[in-house]
Amino acid sequence: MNTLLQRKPAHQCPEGRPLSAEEVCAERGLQLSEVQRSILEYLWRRGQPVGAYGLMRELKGTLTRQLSPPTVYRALEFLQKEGLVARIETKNAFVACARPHRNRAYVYFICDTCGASVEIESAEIEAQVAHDAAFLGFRIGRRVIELEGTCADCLSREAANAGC
Amino acid sequence: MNTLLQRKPAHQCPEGRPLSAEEVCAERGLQLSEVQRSILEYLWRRGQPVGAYGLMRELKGTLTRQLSPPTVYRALEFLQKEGLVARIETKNAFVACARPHRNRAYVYFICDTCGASVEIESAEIEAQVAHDAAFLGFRIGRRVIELEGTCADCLSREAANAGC
DNA sequence: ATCAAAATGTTATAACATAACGATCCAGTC
DNA sequence: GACTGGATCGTTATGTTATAACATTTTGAT
Ligand SMILES: [Zn+2]
Ligand SMILES: [Zn+2]
Ligand SMILES: [Zn+2]
Ligand SMILES: [Zn+2]
Repeated sequence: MNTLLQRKPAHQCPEGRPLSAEEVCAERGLQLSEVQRSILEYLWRRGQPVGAYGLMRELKGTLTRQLSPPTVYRALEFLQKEGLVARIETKNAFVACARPHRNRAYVYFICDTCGASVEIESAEIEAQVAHDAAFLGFRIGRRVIELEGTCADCLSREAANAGC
Repeated sequence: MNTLLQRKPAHQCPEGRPLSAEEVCAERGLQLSEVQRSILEYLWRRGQPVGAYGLMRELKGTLTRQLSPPTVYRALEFLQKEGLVARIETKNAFVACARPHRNRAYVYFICDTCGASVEIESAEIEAQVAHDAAFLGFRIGRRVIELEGTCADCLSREAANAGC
């Protein structure tokens, strides 16, 4: 059996209850700005990768601020540093992390059909990557592991349609 | 011990001898155009990820053609389809594959310091990824596995400088 | 109140990528 | 040789993502 620490969509905590920004701040002695908080909460609600310009469009109305590109990227940079948001390289987009974390081998499964994204932490993959790196004498910094494909929901929907 | 099918920089074959475009074409019944061939050969010589606009700049002089962005991206698309070139998502760049291939779990180690890139094929990582995907009921399409860090050469250079 | 650090505003631009449509090249066939 | 279909390329324009540079405002501590 595998070490899947996170088996739910990335915007939910393990018990299935969405975290609030306030809870996270309390836990970590963190004070989010309005922009940072609204981006984080939007990504939690959304549950799938969203581009920086998509965030701008979505949040433009709901915010007193103007939300120019530099502002969005700065807030995202902060949230990434705190381990609250991850960048999905294959989509040039950003997703809320399943839980605050840092510098581990998180693996993202991203559905080509519905866009959903699931974050897992796989000790086995991490160990194997470390092993291969050691063989090469390579010191690993950031790990990007993204698997594109079709999620279970979309697969069963596919199967249902094919059966008709 | 690990299954590292490729232990040399990505622009060399395992025996350390760079392939020529002609050899690849002969092997695969493939006819490369001038643009396709010159891009592939440049990436072989270079041995590290290069962006599309970098390719344009580098090849502008050496070519009778104009080499506009669409032309470069079309050639890169072709080379990727043939498994001769891989896109490095973390760099928005392209690198010659260690060998022609398709749809396997290739892993890229990319040095933040010198930009060098090494492609390996790790059966263990592939198996583990497949295992985790099966657990989620996820059907995998493209796999993107990119590890950023410091290569062995740059590490020893670092150590040498620190020793002074 | 004063100050320093953090966050944001603003303008402009860099860097990456594709849409759309016409022209050309080239291998195989008549 | 002329024809033809498919691949490649030219060209123009535009879309998308990301950052540089510098001014200003907000925030929280002293
Ligand atoms: Zn298991
Ligand atoms: Zn799906
Ligand atoms: Zn070889
Ligand atoms: Zn290096």
